[in-house]
Amino acid sequence: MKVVFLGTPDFALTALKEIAQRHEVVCVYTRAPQIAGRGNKLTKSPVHQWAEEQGMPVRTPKTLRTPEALAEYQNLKADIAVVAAYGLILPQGVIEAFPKGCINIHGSLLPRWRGAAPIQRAIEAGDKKSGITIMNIVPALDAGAMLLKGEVPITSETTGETLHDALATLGADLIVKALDNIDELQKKAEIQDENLVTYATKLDKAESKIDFSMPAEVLERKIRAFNPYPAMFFEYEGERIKVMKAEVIEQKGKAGEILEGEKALVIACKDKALSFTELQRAGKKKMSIKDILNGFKFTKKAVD
RNA sequence: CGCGGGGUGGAGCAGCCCGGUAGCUCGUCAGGCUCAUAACCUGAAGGUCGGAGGUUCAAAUCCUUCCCCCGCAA
Repeated sequence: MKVVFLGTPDFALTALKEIAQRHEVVCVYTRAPQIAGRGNKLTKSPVHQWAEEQGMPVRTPKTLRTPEALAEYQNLKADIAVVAAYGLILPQGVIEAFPKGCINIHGSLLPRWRGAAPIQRAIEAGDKKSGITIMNIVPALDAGAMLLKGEVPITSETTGETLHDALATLGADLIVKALDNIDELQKKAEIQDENLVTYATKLDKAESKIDFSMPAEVLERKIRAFNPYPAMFFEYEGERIKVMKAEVIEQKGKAGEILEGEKALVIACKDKALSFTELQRAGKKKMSIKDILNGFKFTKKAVD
């Protein structure tokens, strides 16, 4: 089939690579290069970079709402469009441009977790499973009929990173299956049950500062969910320390109090306490608590 | 030229401002002790101090330049 692919980050790239092996990708749409990173350099998206290396045509319109952009799009004469974390709202004209429609790879088991950060929110909420839903794009946010689903378990070891990677792989797998059986799947597309809808609001930096007055279990889930990005952190002596991994332990103290800072790092939360096992100090790499404590002790009584 | 931290035996750090025979915590190896421990004792191996120039009697330490890693902001 002739496929138009619209996507931006690594999550989308994993799918694009798989699709490109079996179908003709006639054009790739991705977010325009952004000023990003240290040095504020203009940076192309992962999808952009790879597609260009493969010699695929790449387009980076700032919007698809202009008549010119829309016309260019519709002139592609593809069979179907695949969207994966593209980052732009698609107008009706784009959704309906091709005969076999416009389908999306979403990182949750819809209708649970519609929205921007389904992967992290599922872990944060303590869900026991997550997954991928392949669905039709409709104007309303992630509300289209569902074509295909796949599940991935969430364990006590699952982090934002591991789940992201697992879902990216599963998404690539399912989108290929969906393309293979698109006509059949469309016939039995399943409408989402509006009663079960939840929304995964986008990640906000403000929520990544650890509030030790919250229960330890909640914080532990947030830490896993936000690892590696945006990463939960606390401040010690004015220094920002990211927390990549922690364990809940049965110790009590005043919220934010450092119960142990030399042989381990244990900080009291609302009820129990967190024992931190992997941290990243500002300017340093991620390190196990053991490595950090070899050259640095937490001698203060509390975090800032 | 967005702001900033850092590259020192296998790991994490100190030393650098005020040049002068490389230190701490841990790991490793050998031996000892113990019912046992994130335990202890004894000994050992292991470093061109990121690279290249320069200043100096002497550079991890001062100067120039290059490479690499990371935090913030976007």
